[in-house]
Amino acid sequence: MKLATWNVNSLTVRLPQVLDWLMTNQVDVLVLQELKMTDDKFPLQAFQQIGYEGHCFGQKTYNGVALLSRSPATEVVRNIPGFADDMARVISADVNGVRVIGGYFPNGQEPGSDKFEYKRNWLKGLRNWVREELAKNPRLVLMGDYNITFDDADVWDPVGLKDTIHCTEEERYHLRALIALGLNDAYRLFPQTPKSYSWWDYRDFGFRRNRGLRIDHILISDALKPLATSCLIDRTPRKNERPSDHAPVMLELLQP
DNA sequence: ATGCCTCAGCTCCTGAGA
Repeated sequence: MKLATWNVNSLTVRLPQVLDWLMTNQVDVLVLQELKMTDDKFPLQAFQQIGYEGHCFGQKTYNGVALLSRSPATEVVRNIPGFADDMARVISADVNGVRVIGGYFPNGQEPGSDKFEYKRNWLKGLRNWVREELAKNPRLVLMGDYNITFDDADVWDPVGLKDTIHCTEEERYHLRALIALGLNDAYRLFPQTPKSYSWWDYRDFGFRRNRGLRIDHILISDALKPLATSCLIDRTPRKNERPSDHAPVMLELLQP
């Protein structure tokens, strides 16, 4: 079973690349972030034509998430139950006996800002809900654009970016608190090339210079950990002519 | 401190992203 996450930065612009990537990689589940479109614009038919069903939780201009799968997705839930949120950031479903949660975590803009306060509250709300979900569904995957680095290994310039957004101790605390619920950073379960990132700034040739951050993550529950066989970041789509600033992250699991 | 780049939209500038 292959699962993946990708922040596409506008599904309108990136649809041809997403279809191409799905046909090449044949993943069973793909969660998307930053659709930047309302539900009525979601290109469901295009996904159906290549063998996927899709569930969308969209919003005008900003945010927006979706879950695509080859097998039926059931028990589809939008947003975080118990956490009131105006923004479309989370979609979850059961697929092949796995509870899959796709999330677009708040950016936070800058420590001390209103948006950082929102990020803090959102992370707490997410954690409280994921704790309950894990109790009900031991086989759980939480993946998406976390907008948080785990540590310096996830940052191209840890000195220059110390304590800046995505790299603050407080954000990293929230990430570790998710791990403490019984989740594992799938990427680090396997040997990886040093300086591997999932996002590169569009500006200043960020990708060409490999000036990036690893902020897109796949967390898997303790029950799934022994079933994981690989986890990788696919940089190929970042080389496209009009790429998203994020690359997809992919996990392979033995079918539970 | 800002621009650098990209995208959406009440579009020829602005806000937001990260």
